[in-house]
Amino acid sequence: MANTPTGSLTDSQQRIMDFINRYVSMNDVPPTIREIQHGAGISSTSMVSYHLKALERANLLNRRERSSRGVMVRDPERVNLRSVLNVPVVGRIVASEPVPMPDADAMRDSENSVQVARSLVNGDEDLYALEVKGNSMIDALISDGDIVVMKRMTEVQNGDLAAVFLTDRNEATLKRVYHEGRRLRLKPENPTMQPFYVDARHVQIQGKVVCVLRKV
Amino acid sequence: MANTPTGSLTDSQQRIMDFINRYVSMNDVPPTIREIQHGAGISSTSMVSYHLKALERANLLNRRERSSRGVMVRDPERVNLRSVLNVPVVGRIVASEPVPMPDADAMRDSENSVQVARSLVNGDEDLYALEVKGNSMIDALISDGDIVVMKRMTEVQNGDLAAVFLTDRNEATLKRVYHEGRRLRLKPENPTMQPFYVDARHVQIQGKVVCVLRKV
DNA sequence: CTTGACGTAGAACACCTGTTCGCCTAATAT
DNA sequence: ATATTAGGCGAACAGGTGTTCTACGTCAAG
Repeated sequence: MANTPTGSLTDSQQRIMDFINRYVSMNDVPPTIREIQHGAGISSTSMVSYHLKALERANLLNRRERSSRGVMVRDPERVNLRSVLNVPVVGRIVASEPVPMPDADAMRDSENSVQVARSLVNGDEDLYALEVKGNSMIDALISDGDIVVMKRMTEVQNGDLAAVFLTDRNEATLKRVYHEGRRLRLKPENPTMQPFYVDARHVQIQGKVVCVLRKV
Repeated sequence: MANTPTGSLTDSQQRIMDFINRYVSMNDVPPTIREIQHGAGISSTSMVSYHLKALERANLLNRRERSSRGVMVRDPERVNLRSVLNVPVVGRIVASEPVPMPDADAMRDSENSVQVARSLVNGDEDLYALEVKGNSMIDALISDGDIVVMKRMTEVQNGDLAAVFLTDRNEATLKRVYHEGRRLRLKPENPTMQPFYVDARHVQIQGKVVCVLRKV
């Protein structure tokens, strides 16, 4: 066998990884299959494809299928360095409807997204955004056109500002949530308004508000 | 002519640049010609090629000829830096005081600044930010702790949301401003509240609100 | 009007590119 | 000994991809 395992990588796989890293650092774009073939000294494109699949299984690479230059080294540090997050706007908040949740399609849609400075959303990753329509969120100090950046979660801690859907009223709102036994206290952001109480069974937590953006 | 020059870029060229930047920030690789075509709403690949040549001449792009995904924004570092603006937080809004204006010292101070995605503040450059203390801005739908990003200016257009200082009351607030003869109509952002009128001589416009950020 | 520079549009071309298929070799397991 | 698995190879295919060519339209200057 011609393999010299490094970790669990064969010799060819190691050469491919090295070449991709070298290529990316020189060219800022990933190489094509045939560039890998020649650069890493692989005999055929099918062999490159073969090794790439193995490296993908080993979680060392990400690939965009059927896309040129679709191989990317998995480099979480680099992603972390990125200063701007693209947050998909997956829908709208309307008081009489549940808050939309992100799905795969919406995530892929590059048209509707807001860019948020990473420093605004400390480390949170899986975010989505909602556009507020109308003035039904006025007691959350949120007006028509505002963008609410949310983190998907079904449970929140005391004092979190969350999107809650009140099943008995068929209404979604943004409130600060406090657990009080079997009830929840929902407190409007507007301090001039009074909190009210609901049975925990009639409430669905749909996400936590991470930040609010208002373009003027 | 369908062009609306922005700087020295035509409308199409601007859309292409925006799309490429968006695409790169989301996908880590540059788009193909046809992805640009559809993403930027260009009618044909030849048109994309045509515009790309122009953008290359304008030194905004680098291209690898005859190579897939061979278009790269010039000086990625700079573009990367520019995707986030550092806006200095120069002070606080307190209803009983004039809104602070940025000075050289404050601008140098890198400690107190917020990062704002450039796409949030379309092109504006000389911005400063204020932190809202207390709930005096409740009628502007702004609560304690919010960050208001401002653009310094002394005159605003009808409907702009501006920081105004009422000299006769010795009070600063954020209101939408409408010129009505010698008076100004000041309209709270909260639609449930009534506008009121002041003599233009008793008002100092201190800046225009560009966006509002609320970390939760 | 003519001309020339610019912008637009569609199609075609030639090459690039990821993928797959069939066949091979060698080592290991049954 | 046979089957199985992993690694390897070349060729071909289908669609992606950058490029170029032709034709058309607009507008301002000569």
